[in-house]
Amino acid sequence: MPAFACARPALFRRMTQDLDQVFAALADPTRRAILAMLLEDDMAVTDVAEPFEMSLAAISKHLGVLTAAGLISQEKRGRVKWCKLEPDALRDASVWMQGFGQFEPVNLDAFERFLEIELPEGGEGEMRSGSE
Amino acid sequence: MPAFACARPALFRRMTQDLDQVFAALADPTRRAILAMLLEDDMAVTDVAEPFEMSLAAISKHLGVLTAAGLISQEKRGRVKWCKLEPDALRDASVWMQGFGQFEPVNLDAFERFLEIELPEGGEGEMRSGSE
DNA sequence: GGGTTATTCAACTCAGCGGTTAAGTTAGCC
DNA sequence: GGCTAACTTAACCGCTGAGTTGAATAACCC
Repeated sequence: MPAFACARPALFRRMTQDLDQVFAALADPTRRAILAMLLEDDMAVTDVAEPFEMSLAAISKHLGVLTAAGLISQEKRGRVKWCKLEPDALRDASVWMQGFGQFEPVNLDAFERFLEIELPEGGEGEMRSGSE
Repeated sequence: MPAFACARPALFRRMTQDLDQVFAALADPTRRAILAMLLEDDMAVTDVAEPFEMSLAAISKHLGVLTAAGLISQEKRGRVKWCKLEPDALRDASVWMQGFGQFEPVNLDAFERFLEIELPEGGEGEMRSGSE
């Protein structure tokens, strides 16, 4: 099976670059919150931006990063651009991580708790992405 | 179960900060390569640095980032500092990611192929961490 | 066409990261 | 004690990234 690896180094370079992008995208709490929001439903850019304290332009950039990483897709219908979660990109990263240990089967309770803090409406009032 | 979340916001803030650190640490290909090396065995700092093209000080910094993220631990014995993989930190991040989709069961073949490219000895000659 | 809504682009600031080299510290060895 | 080996720290540099504001584009509405 390593024949695949040896025969196509360019492909692997691309894959590691993809991992760079995916992990870098996930490293920002604002972007993780956006992903969590999109888990519930597709959203327009303005609606994504609404709960955050930062400018629309900033959110637009974040969405660009997420799109470049393949974590979401954006489709323009009329003047509204709809954002949609693309979990496939997470799969490669997940496979990479799973290789480091046989973690217990998906613990969705723990995930729910993450959403509790990272989803905008879960907090009190406005969303602040960074530390305080 | 959201009682846990509501009752202890500080804890959750800490958890999201941890996620920041873990994902940011994973976003660098040099650091991912180091983790892959440590998967095989514990190593001294100098030995970790050996296959890379960069200075020892740079590797030392990378190890600091990995330690801060909880992905490795470092124990000094004599004048040698041993680095050890700590897969626990990956678990939280993995749980978070798994929430976004029920990915197929751990595909270790795919992980092997990543190691094929990311492990230093897998390539030809010296290791280069960045893009070329 | 004119105004408004949705979104991006451009130019800028500021902080942090990844790398360097050089010097400092600590532990083993003769 | 003195040399060397194993790291870390400090000071610096260049780049990228997250945020801002203000202008530009594009589509809908009257």
